[in-house]
Amino acid sequence: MMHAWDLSPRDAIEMQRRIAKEVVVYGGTIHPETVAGVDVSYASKGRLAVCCITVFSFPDMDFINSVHSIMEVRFPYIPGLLTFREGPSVLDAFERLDFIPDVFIFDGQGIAHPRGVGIASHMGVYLGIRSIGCAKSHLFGDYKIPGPRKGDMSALVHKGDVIGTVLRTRDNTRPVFISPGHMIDIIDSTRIALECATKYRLPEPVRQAHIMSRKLIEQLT
DNA sequence: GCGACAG
DNA sequence: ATCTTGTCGC
Repeated sequence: MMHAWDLSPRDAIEMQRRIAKEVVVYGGTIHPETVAGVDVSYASKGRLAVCCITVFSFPDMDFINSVHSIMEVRFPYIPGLLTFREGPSVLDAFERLDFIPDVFIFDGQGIAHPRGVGIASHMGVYLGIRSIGCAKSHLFGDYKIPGPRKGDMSALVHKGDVIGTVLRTRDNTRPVFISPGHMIDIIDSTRIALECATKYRLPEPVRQAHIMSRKLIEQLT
């Protein structure tokens, strides 16, 4: 499901409507042996994008390896169109993996998006990989504040449909917004994200991807 | 028109 | 996201 990335915002939205039809949110318990975390950081006043993908064993959560890419940014940040800004760098890093992890956790939304295609869903379809969206803040959907303890959660809803969960991954810490990316359901997305959040707010693969991309930037000069 | 708005 | 020091709290 390859397509051009240098599109106008209008065409990008049109492309999302097309990708949305390919997203699969299916049931079935997933038992991954490897979980990847994807994150993109910026440098040079936002002109360079550094994407890092980390791979961990599951459920042990032992670090296996990581890959990264550094490239110029050529699309602005527009709420709802994040994929067109970060997608290219994610693809570049993805090509450097020596094996494909069983599931990828992205730093952003999955189907909890205005058109049902946040970066996790979009890249899931584009690359044909299983994915989960784990955003640090809200973008789309209604919800009630979940309890204060790790594991507490509430449904993310849109017009009567549950599109994800607002999950507390750590005691007394802001919750994260989980939604299926591709080829996974809400239950498994939530369970896996929670199991990956061993000690901190973010699932370890994503947390490490963020730390590593930031580290690459500072050592970039 | 007003408010919201992933990273 | 990024620009930035110290500081309150578990």
